[in-house]
Amino acid sequence: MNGSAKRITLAQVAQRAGVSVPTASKVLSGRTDVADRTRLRVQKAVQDLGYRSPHERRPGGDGPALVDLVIAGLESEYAVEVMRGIIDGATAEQVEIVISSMTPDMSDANVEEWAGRLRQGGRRRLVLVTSDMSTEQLAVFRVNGISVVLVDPRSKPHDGVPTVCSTDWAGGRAATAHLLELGHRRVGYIGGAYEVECNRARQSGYLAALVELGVDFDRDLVVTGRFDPATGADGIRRLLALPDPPTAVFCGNDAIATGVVRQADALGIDVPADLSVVGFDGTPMVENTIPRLTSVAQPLRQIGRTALRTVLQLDRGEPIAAQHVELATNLVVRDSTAPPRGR
Amino acid sequence: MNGSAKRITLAQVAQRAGVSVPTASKVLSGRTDVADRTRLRVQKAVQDLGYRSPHERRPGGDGPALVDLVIAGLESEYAVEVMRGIIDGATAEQVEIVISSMTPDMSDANVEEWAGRLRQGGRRRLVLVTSDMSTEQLAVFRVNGISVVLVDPRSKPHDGVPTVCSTDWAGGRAATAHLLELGHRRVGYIGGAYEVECNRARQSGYLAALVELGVDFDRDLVVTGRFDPATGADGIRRLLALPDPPTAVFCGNDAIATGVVRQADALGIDVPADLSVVGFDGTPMVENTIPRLTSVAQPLRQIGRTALRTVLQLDRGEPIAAQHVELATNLVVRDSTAPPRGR
DNA sequence: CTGAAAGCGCTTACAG
DNA sequence: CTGAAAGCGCTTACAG
Repeated sequence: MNGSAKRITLAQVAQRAGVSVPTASKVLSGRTDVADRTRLRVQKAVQDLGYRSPHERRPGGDGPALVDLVIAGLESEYAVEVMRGIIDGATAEQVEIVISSMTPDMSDANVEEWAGRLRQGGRRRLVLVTSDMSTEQLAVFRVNGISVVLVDPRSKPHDGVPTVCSTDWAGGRAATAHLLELGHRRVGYIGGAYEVECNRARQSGYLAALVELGVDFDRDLVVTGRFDPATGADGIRRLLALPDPPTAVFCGNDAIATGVVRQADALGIDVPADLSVVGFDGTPMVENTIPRLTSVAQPLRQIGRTALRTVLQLDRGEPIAAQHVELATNLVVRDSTAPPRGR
Repeated sequence: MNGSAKRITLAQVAQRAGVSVPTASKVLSGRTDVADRTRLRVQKAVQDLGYRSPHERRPGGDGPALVDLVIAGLESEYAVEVMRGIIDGATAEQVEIVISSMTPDMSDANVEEWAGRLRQGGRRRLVLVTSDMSTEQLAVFRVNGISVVLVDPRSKPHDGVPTVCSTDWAGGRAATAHLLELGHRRVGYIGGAYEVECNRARQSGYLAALVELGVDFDRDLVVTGRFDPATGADGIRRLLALPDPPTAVFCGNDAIATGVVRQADALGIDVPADLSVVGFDGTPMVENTIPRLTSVAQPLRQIGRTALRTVLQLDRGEPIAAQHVELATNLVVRDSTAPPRGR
């Protein structure tokens, strides 16, 4: 922030873009009667020169900046933990957070209008949590000079948009290895939809651990559904009905694991004596189950803080460490895992 | 939002104050070469006409308004649920939420500076959740023309600042009456600090139910501490060590109740067969305990939505329904309550 | 779709 | 300390 660097005027932008001041003004105010080529030239000039409209210049020599945060599914503890990390980071970085719940109708037109509105309001920093945006939609923000960082464990990374997530594969492997090392040989997996990126990684980590420790993979021991307790309850019922049922299950998230624990209780099956259960996420609920749940903790707050720091770096034109950051997970052993009976 | 009400210009302010435009400009930009009498006249005209400088006006012909939200203790599920309600409301009302975590050092000087910053940024609507602000600090916002609504179950209402909360007394009475109607005669209360307003109300509801149903109050059956699981665990150990221990407890919140349930499990006491437990709040954790917790649900989301609506009404100068709104609680019976053994 | 011209709201520089 | 005059940065209305 070299505060007193001579203020850039619209006239300078117009000159650089090779257009008149009124035309530049039209682009800035988001009017539509401008040729696409012209609009792009002006937008580039705005970026190059770092122009900010009078409204974007905050009085009192730059007040606290705003960072927009859009969270889909603020219902989940996952999203709330990431949000807490972002808010912690905002306090540390002296910025403020504008939070919106994801509106369900994120059509291309809406995204376009929204991006325009953000730019108009001088809001050029955006963190999207589990947004399921298309690459085209993300490009709209770039065109509007808005820096975007994704926290989206559900989707593959997009080119040119930094993402922050956790080491899902390594976490899945660690969870499964823990069960195998306890002596389990029949270990099930109950997860979310296979197509969801983080589920795929966790499931692949499960497989890798089996292979590494020389345990045969049995496709019957894998159930996928959604990341909710019902999937856990249904899944464990199915697995326990097998001729050779598992003595342990690794669950794709904590919600599934709580469903498993509750269903086991209903069936009179003791956890961990008869069945070991490992969850994933390390959300606060793991402390509320009986027994408390062994789980792979994601560094959710750190993910939030990192996403915030990254979007600020992008916005200031600073180099960022990596396009795709994976923060380390951590297996926390609690009371829901034990050696199999008879060992 | 009578949005298009003609924008007030500095010329109008100058005219009303009986000075020239340049002089009015000087006052607004805080320059000192203006007579005190003149300055006061201009400031009065600014207030009377509701003038806002270009910086204070938000671009885009009033774009979505911002509402500031400050939450102390975003750790708690309580705060998160209220926040969800506020965000739902913001979506419905087409406003956006700027969220800050309560900084611990809310000294008078900081509040003063903060209020000034909000006004400068054109942010004139504030919802404070469990803020513990003093009446003097709240007055600072009023002086700065900022509308404030409190969601603060911990403190007594302040004069002239609308508050939204729930019917804590009625909820405490309903919880206790439920236990008495099941046939319990030794019913304990484990709560937070007595001085905390909502605890006081819940505890008073407990007492009222005992009196109404003709059950003697025994001061030994009441334990107060903090709203956390440790208080529940310690409390139930103390109560069960009494010569004539309770067969049921009403807990001041769900966190205390989970501590009770876990401690009972550790002591080999069956809930609900040996001990009935009722919580308060109805946060999602009540579904994760085994057994699931009977609890008095607070309408937390509705509290959030109502607080948001109220601050918008205040800001628009519309009449509000009541200074102090209490929204109804609702006893939800789950699996942690049953008639006492032997009935 | 573009830009010369007019205009708006505010600030600055300066004469009194 | 005040305000007429000049000026700045931007937007609006409109001719081409």
